[in-house]
Amino acid sequence: MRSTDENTRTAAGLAHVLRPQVMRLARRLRQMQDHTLGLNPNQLSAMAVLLNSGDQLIGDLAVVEQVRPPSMTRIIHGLEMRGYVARRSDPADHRHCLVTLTEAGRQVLLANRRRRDEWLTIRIAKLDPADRDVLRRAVPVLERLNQG
Amino acid sequence: MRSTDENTRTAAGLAHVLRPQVMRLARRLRQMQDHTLGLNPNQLSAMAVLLNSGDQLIGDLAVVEQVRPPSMTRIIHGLEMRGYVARRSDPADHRHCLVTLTEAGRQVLLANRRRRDEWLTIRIAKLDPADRDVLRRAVPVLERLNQG
DNA sequence: TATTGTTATACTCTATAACTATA
DNA sequence: TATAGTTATAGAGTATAACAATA
Repeated sequence: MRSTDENTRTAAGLAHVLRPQVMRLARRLRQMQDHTLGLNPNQLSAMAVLLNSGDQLIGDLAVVEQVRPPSMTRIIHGLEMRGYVARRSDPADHRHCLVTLTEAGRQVLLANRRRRDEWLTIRIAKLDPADRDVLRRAVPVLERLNQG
Repeated sequence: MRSTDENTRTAAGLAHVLRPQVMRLARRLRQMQDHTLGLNPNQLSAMAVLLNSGDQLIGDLAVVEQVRPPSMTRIIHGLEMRGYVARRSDPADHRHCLVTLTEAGRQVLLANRRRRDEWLTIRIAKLDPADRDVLRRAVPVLERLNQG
């Protein structure tokens, strides 16, 4: 049996054909987020955490982003220089360094998301209505897949 | 309107909710491919091109992988040291350097894919049959989305 | 004494420019 | 003279180890 004829009745067969399509779409979406401004992927990703989950400690950001604390110090320093984040010492514990997304940072991030959404919107608009309906129902399934 | 209440009847609304789910799933699939052996993402990606499209010139690999020729020289050199690719001069034009995936390289790549498929298989198996059916029908739609 | 974050230093990976060889 | 690939060198970016500040 050729891989393109994979039996998608089984979870394994479905995984095998779903994975490359998801990876490929994600790769193309990722390609356009980078190089937008002088921001690298890690900086954009750290900003996304701040937007989604609110203010964070340097150490917590490092854990979430899977980098070491010194690297996160550098990432945040670059964002601070551009005015996209602000830092303040935690009044309750001055060892902690709280990082906040500024309004300018929020705007940059939202503009970036809009750009990627627009690219995907154009492609989705070219699909048949039936195909769009399939994607529409796939969203909550992917959500459950990501949570599980 | 809150973003979670996005109107998915429109292509834009659908793009907005589909994108983060695709990105998130891809990120988790990517996380496990790296650090598998001593291979970095670019090396694995170059090997995948060789597996999918057959022997390639250094220059063509550089174009496809969007790196500069000197970088591809390095990437291929690392793979050659491990015995995962072989190089030979093109008999018709000795300036060209043809790169071939070895059997060992092919095995490493297939094992890597299996590993990622297994991770996804476990998650898919936990879904309801109805959810799996939605995903099954989403695969060809994603395929069309990637082609368009 | 333990913890948070920073600085110092080394390593990895990439790109540009200069070079070798082939055509 | 032009082209494919390599070597030399510099520039980002990360990690480990050592350090400063705070608890």
